[in-house]
Amino acid sequence: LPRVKRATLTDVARLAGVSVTTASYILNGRSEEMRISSETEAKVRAAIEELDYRPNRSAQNLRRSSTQTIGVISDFVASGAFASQMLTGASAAARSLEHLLVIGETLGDRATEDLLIAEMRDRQVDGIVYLTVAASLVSVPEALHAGPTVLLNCLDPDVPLPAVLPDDEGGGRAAAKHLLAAGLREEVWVVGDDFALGSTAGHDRLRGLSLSLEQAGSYLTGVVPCEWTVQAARDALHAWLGAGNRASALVCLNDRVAMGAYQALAEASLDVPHDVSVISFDGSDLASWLRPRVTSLALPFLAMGTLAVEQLLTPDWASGGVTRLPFALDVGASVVGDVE
Amino acid sequence: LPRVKRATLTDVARLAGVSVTTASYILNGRSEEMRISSETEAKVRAAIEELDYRPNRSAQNLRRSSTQTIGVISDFVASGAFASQMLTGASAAARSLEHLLVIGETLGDRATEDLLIAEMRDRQVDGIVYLTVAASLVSVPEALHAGPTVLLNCLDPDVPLPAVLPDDEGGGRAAAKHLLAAGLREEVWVVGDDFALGSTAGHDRLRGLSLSLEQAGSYLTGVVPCEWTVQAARDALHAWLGAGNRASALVCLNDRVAMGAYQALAEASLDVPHDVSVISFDGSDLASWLRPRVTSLALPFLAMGTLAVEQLLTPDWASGGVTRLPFALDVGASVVGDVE
DNA sequence: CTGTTAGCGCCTTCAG
DNA sequence: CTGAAGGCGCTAACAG
Repeated sequence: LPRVKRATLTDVARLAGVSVTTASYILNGRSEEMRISSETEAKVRAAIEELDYRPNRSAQNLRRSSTQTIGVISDFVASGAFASQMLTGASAAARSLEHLLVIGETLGDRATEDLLIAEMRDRQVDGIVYLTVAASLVSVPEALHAGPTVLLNCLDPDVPLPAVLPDDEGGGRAAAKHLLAAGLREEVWVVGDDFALGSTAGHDRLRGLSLSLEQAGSYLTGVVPCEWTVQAARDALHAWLGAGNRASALVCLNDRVAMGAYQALAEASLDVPHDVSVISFDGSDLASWLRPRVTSLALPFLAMGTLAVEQLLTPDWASGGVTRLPFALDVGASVVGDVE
Repeated sequence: LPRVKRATLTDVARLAGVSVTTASYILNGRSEEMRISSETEAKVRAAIEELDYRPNRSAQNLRRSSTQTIGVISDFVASGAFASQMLTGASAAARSLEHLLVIGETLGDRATEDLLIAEMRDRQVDGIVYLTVAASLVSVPEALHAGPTVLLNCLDPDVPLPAVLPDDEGGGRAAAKHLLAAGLREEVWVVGDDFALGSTAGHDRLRGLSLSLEQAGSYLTGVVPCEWTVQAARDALHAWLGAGNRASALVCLNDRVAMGAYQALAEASLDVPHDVSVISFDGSDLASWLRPRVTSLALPFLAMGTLAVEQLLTPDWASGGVTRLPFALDVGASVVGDVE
């Protein structure tokens, strides 16, 4: 690689006519503490400017045995915008804390996971964010138990590491609140499975929803079970409607389910929101593309990514506990009374 | 950070009863060349195992002034699955070439861009992939002109850096071919703008399409111009249909446009593919969620990410030129005769 | 306030 | 085959 030879601290010191120590102190903002004359400092700064000097990070790393770098171990980033949003949040936080992000995608493979973690440790990353989109209940690799680690979008029941997650139960409550405010109290159905493999999101959302409904003297009428996909939701709801069932409101456990629901409702010539109100979870682009726009509880992925990194870089990172961030209500036009 | 003290090469040498030189040679696979006895080698390997030794990357970096790391500068990763797919491809390639990925998201901001590049250079990344989702025509930052750099999904008309892009024109030809094979020769319309700001994708797809049609003795009837969004496409097509226009096939410049088209067609009670065939570009999940599934030309993002990294890590990376990767035809059920 | 100096851990010539 | 030794660039005692 045609790497231009760069100036070294010694060069700077020589040009400024001072010792490396002095130059180093100034560079590290310790001139005050070391009571260095402002003229000396000016000379050094001029030399730095002149030589376009930048400290050699590899040397600093070796010396300090720490890089200004944090690692992100992620299972899947390609699929969906979820991981990407967390990455964006993490990236922004890292940058504002003067760190860079090293990423490793494991595709859910344990061996790859271990390999990447070792590789990152070798490079002396200052900490690792363990990020998951496929499952919220995980078993964190041994190698991560000790080091600074923050779990992102997942939880290990057996290891007390700090974790940042969405507040699914609160999201469920928020959905209930929005429906109740619209006067929807009867025939409220959920579409989607109670819980997916290794995930608690559905369960928690459902609980928040039904508890809130009950507190308001109402109740959840039932669940149309299906996988959280467009196709499955459409088929399930199609069959359900075909059996003569009707609802006043459908709570879809994610936006793809909502899309499937829209398809089934359209086939049955049921109008949203006139005949049926629909509310959903995710707040993805998809929700805004459907007609009418789906009212959806947006996952706080960006903020989660940010918080995870901030937590990780805190001196007492280990004491973080579990943080659940609130969903944001993204009002569309799919619930009776919604004003977009 | 509670970093466990790790064994050093000196420790290994001592435990094995050899010199560090010997140990180093063995570690770097030069035992053959240095004619080291297999017993010695075995002893050293045992010691490495025993101490769970791993070389200190920071020290190696300092010594070799190169890290096994490549940087990715990206404008937007959060929005859409596009950047993520390229990242996944890049990540896999990097890993198989024993490298790690450092990412920096610029949000399109020039200052951030320069900052991140400097930061990466300081860390002595072995090269940088400059990745864009917002525009395919860019002006690459000065700092990247020299170093090993590969452009991903973009092109700088003024700088002869290697670049990896989708073959939009070929995609257009492929779309034409699929339509012609289905017997669709008349009233073929494009939906979407000819070209978006700083992007050549639309233009190239359009050209490939119309050239291929003409070669087959047919022709492109017209274009319904609109932004590449669901809403804009729906509105534009709604108006167009309202004016009494009809098409036998609609070529949508991306999947969101196809979704908008579906909405407008449904409102006009036009059936896909019975009344109108639809073919589109992207091959995103969205295409598979629509009913009927949209036949779409899938962008080769994964392969692009992979190739970019491979190119970057080639000794003669600079001689790469412009590589355009082919779209893959993802057959749905939206063109007459499609068998899913 | 400033200079001297000793490493951080690894690689690699140069004599054995 | 092996040992001693220098140095990558930077930091932080430790003397002045």
